[in-house]
Amino acid sequence: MQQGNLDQFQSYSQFNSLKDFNNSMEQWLLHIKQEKLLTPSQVIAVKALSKWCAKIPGISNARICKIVASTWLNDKIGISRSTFKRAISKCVEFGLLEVHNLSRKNGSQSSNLYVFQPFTTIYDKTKQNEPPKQLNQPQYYESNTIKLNTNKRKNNPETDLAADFTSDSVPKPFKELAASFFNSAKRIEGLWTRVEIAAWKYLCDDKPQDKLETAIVSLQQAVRSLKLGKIKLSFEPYFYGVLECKFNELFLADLNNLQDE
DNA sequence: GACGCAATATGAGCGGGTAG
DNA sequence: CTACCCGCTCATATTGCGTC
Repeated sequence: MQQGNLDQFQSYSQFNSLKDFNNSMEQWLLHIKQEKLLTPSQVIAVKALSKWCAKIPGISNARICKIVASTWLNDKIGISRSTFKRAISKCVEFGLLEVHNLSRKNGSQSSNLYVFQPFTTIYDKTKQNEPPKQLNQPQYYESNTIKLNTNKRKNNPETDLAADFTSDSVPKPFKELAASFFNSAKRIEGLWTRVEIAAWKYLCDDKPQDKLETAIVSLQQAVRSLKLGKIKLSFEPYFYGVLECKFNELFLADLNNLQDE
């Protein structure tokens, strides 16, 4: 494949829109965090690369040095080229990315073309009947009927514990509130993981009290929307959207406070 | 808690190639 | 010649784990 204008790679995009791509990335990051697929530095690499995919969703042919340099400018936590390359290799292994080597007109190697894959692709490839964490698979709710306590895996109770068995890593106030709506330890832990990702994204990870309060308010708001029938697809992405909004407000407020000082 | 060891992650630097 | 791209290797730093 030859180097050229980015527009010529439009057909490689697996996403309909930037929003679609961003949603997929959130789910990939969640999956990566849960399965510990990448180190913190490697996550920075993936996030840095994803920022170079704005023109065509999920497609980037940015040069490695530019991407690496951006991690020092924007995130203040820079990574090296070697780390970036190792991160990309891992991502190719578990299916997040496809990499195509681009060549110049004379055949010599040029930069790479990075093609992000939708989150569900990995499960299609492994032909699993029931993916363990198919997060962006729409979970349709019957209109105005909240089936929050439905146990879909009655045949395997050992893998689907009740809310009482939620891990201690989930703060008690959040666990108790979530348990009144979701009788599933796995689901509550999944919700809290989303809180951690959103908090991390908006630099609120080191403020446990703010994180907890924001999580509780967001959960209340999302459940309210669910009961009012505003959520047509799945609850988790909606909850994450509320979290992002709340943490963003908090982040902007902190920013204003810093400017005032 | 302190220590030692092994595994893993990381960054720097090298060489091969082309463009200007 | 300089600047830039890539892949690759290797020394060092960090992390995890077992033992005392």
